[in-house]
Amino acid sequence: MASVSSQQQFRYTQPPSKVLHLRNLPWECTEEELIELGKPFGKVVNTKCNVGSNRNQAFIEFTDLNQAIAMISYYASSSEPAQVRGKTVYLQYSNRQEIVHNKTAADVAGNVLLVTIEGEDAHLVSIDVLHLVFSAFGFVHKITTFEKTAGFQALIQFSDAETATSAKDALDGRSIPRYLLSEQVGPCTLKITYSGHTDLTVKFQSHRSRDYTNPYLPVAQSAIEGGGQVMVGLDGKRLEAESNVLLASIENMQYAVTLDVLHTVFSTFGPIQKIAMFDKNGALQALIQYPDTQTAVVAKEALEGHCIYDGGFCKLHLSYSRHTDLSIKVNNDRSRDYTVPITPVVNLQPSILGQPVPMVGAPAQQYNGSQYTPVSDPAMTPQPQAGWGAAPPAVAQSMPLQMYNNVYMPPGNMPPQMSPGNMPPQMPPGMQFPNHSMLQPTSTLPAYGFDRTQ
DNA sequence: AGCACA
Repeated sequence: MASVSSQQQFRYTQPPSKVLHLRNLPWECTEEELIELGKPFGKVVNTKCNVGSNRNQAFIEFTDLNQAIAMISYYASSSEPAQVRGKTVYLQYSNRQEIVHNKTAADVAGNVLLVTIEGEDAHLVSIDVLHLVFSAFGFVHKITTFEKTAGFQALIQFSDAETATSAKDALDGRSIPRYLLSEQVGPCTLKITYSGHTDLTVKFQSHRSRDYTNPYLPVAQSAIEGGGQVMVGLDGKRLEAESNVLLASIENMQYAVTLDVLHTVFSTFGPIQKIAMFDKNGALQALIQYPDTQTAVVAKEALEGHCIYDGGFCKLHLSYSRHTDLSIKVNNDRSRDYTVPITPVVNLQPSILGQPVPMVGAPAQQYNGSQYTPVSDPAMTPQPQAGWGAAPPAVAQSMPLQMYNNVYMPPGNMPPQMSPGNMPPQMPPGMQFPNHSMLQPTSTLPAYGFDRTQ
């Protein structure tokens, strides 16, 4: 009968062994703490910690049996129980005679983490939320997600094992902060081990996989329109599929919006690779291509709904384009490829346009974030409003990165309680952000607030 | 709080 063998297994006295089984240990008890505990009784030659589904069990092995017996008998009659970090630890002889280290992929530190998301609604955790959470520790190269018997899992690829380890140490066993999840999603706890993988294969940007190193990767249809999983943003609202290319439509266009004006405005957030302008239903639209999605995301969030000129003129509406790389056939006053160092400029006569054309043929490399290209003769064209027009400043120079840092990269080895000093992102002077801006939650965003369940 | 690849 099963009850007999379990009786056997759990009977109070195990046959002596130089290996002791410890349980009820505090979370992530270290090897050092186990050695300390055994020291008074003998030499601990081997340990194995974080054992069991709750990772709160361990084994210690003494050089010889007498030392193990000494420890067991001491605590059997002691009024003070064995303790680690003030927590009572229960000891007994192990049913094995030696510790065997079964080093699996999960134990050997690597740059890819296997993350199991536990909870009723684990599958509702979006890849974007995972990206945000793990980006706190360093650049996340790729993420793949999948459903296994273990539940909803993700593989998160970092540059190196050190970064992966810092993320694992900080997040393992913690829950995704409530404010990153939409209301109806229950608690989601992360259980993290190393994966044996070193480089994930991501064929498409989709709702289940992302490659953040390759903005040119095609976007799977599933990522754009309800591919089963709704992508949920920080505010719990639906997210569009992000892209490195923004589609801008310009409303109330009282003043001419030129290629250069757009270049100036959008350059604030990072180098621009290409711009293409065209008319759609009588309104002006433009596609603006950044080298990466992150920059486009920052630009979109910062500029959406804002006007290029004071007085509500030339209001920008931004969305993500399905394009990842624009094909610019010719450089003219409506389209330009800034990545090609020298290209003939067709149909573009500065005298005709009535303004200097400073960025013509300028290679993208010239962008350094501080170069501001003034827009022309104030008599002819109204100046873009203060926020964008006035020589942006050191603030703007570092802004895109700065903002990025604030959103995704809290200080390196973050302690759970984090530095309270994270400031909200700095904006160029004069710029006002609407309430719905995703940038706003930034100050409270980074990984503090993770709760340890149990 | 109960024995180590889930």
